[in-house]
Amino acid sequence: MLDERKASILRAVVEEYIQTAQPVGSGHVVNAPGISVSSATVRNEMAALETEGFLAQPHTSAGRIPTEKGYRYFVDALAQPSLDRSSTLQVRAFFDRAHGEIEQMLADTTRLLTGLTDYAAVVIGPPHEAGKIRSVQLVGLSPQVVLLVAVLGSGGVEKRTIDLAEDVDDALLLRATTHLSEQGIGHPLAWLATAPLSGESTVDVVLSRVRAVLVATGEDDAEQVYVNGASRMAASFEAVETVRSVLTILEQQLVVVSLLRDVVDRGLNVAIGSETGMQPLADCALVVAPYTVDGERVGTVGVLGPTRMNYPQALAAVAVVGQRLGHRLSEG
Amino acid sequence: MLDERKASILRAVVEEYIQTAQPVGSGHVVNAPGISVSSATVRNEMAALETEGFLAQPHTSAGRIPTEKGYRYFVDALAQPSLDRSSTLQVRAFFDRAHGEIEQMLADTTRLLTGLTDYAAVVIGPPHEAGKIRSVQLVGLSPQVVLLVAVLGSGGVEKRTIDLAEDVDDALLLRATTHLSEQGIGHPLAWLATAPLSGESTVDVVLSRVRAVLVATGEDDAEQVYVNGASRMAASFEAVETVRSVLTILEQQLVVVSLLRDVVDRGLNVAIGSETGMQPLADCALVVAPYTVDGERVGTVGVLGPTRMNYPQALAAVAVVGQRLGHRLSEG
DNA sequence: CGCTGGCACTCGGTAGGATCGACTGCCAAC
DNA sequence: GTTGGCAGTCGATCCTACCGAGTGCCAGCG
Repeated sequence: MLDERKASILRAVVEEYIQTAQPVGSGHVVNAPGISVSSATVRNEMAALETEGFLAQPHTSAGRIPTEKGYRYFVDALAQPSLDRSSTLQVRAFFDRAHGEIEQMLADTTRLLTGLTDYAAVVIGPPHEAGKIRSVQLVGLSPQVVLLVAVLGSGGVEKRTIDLAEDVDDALLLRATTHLSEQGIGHPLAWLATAPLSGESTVDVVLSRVRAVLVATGEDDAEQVYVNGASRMAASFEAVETVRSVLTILEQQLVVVSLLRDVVDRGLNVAIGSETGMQPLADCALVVAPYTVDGERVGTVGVLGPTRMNYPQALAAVAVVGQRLGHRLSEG
Repeated sequence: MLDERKASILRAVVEEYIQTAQPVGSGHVVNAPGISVSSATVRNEMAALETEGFLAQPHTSAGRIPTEKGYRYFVDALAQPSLDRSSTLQVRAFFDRAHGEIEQMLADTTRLLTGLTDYAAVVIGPPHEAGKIRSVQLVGLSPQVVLLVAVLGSGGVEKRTIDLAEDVDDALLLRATTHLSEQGIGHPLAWLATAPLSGESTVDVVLSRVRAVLVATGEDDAEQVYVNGASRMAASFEAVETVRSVLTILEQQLVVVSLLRDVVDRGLNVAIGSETGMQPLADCALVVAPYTVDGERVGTVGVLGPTRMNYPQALAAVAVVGQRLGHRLSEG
């Protein structure tokens, strides 16, 4: 789409703009490696790049800054992910010593990504629902309140508080638990909402309440989101108003989830500015990578930064972290 | 400490400054209710208040703004908590329909506080450890990995992943579970770390691993923190640098916990600027209230805003939310 | 024909200067 | 003790001039 010289000039503009946040003039471009023509020629080419929509001028007689289209071309054709040695080691070290609960690990993963890229990081955890039940149990908390506790294959634990109209005793709970275990083990949690009743009336009173609660809460917390590094994000922008609106997005977990899912579903690994589909993120870019457990996409990692983000670094960091995270989770 | 007229003037300055964020001149103070002297008299009094350290001038020939000492006096002697009708109803409605898991409820409580005050809200949940075990179970995830799941009296669920050196079968896990149940039920989780072994060697291999993991993770996640409304906080400041440093604090859960604990321990319900003990919070004020379950202080709610926050509103909101939350949790 | 050096031009950013207005502190009078 | 009046201070605002980075265009060169 662009001849080699134009591409080199575009690359030079993007790379310098990413570093300095200042409009880039022809004089700077000629100092970039790979450019061996005069500034006048660069000016002509930059004017052409502007009419083609890759660059823009904040005002006449200023340098050029990349447009979304310019960033897009840079990401698609010019940027090759690269991670410096120390970051690579940092990732390796992290996953080598990663242990413990999955929730903790995912939260720590956002910290890792934040540390690697200096942008806000997002990790979406595997949906608990999808896991097969390993164990299910009803525990009485008070005479009329019981807790449904289900251990899923992924190591996650789901719980639901069940309020009952009448007192139940431990013997009854045990029978209900036994029934739920027989029916539910090996199935996803949601399946219990439609599993057959036992036929024993006192037990079925409890079971039908369990069903009702599962139906009511089934969709709610399907996925868990971990966000970190909002302060880094704040450092990337100068307008406090921009920071505020981006924070508003990051605080809404459901929005974050659908945002990432949307980007991944479109087959993108980078969404630039308006490509995110969210007006408050007009000045942001999102780099994402799904991760797989046993060959199945179960979650997403990503970083959110300014459109003028260090794409090679962010792409590499997100890719390698996603990959390692998937491996780590696959081995159980 | 201050005569009535000085106090009225201080109140007028604080109240107007909270609203406008602009230095307040004597001309404005005379328009405040309760002031029936001329601006010249007010000027004299304000000069006195300045030498006494309650007010400060950003520069000669500007109005006065409150110092930390000024805010402190306002909070201690002049502000009486007040919550408008609609907020009161909002709180009532929230706790009337609050239900479900405690985690969800605490998270929603931060949203409530954010909505009431327009500042960032923090809720610290009851420490899980303190709860007595209602049920404890070992669930096999893979041949060498088992999950310890404990249901606590508060309705919380604690889990620990236990990696074993050798394969275990369900029968062994069942025996270990039985032993843990016999020993542990009615005690806090930490107690299991020192509970007697069974004397049966194969079981004790598992139990000693359980002990080890409990010892290792015992202190970690003693309390859960919920933070919300960082975007509101961002709206309160104009310097992006301030926003960034406050965000950095809010992101560090441990710091937030110790901050709140420290304030509560000092017997304060408001910490203004440097009273927080954290340099990045020099422009912030923190309003907190502990909440009690069955007469025991188990957690804290609070809001974090600028030093020029609406103290009467924030004090009232935090107090009533803390109280209602305690009630709600007490009834189980 | 493409590239280059040169040149006139544009325009944001900065510095200096004048003005404005919201204050203050002080003082003499009540 | 309180008040009106007055001179003085100083940030904020506006204007102007100027500088410099950068552009578009053009004539000339290989």
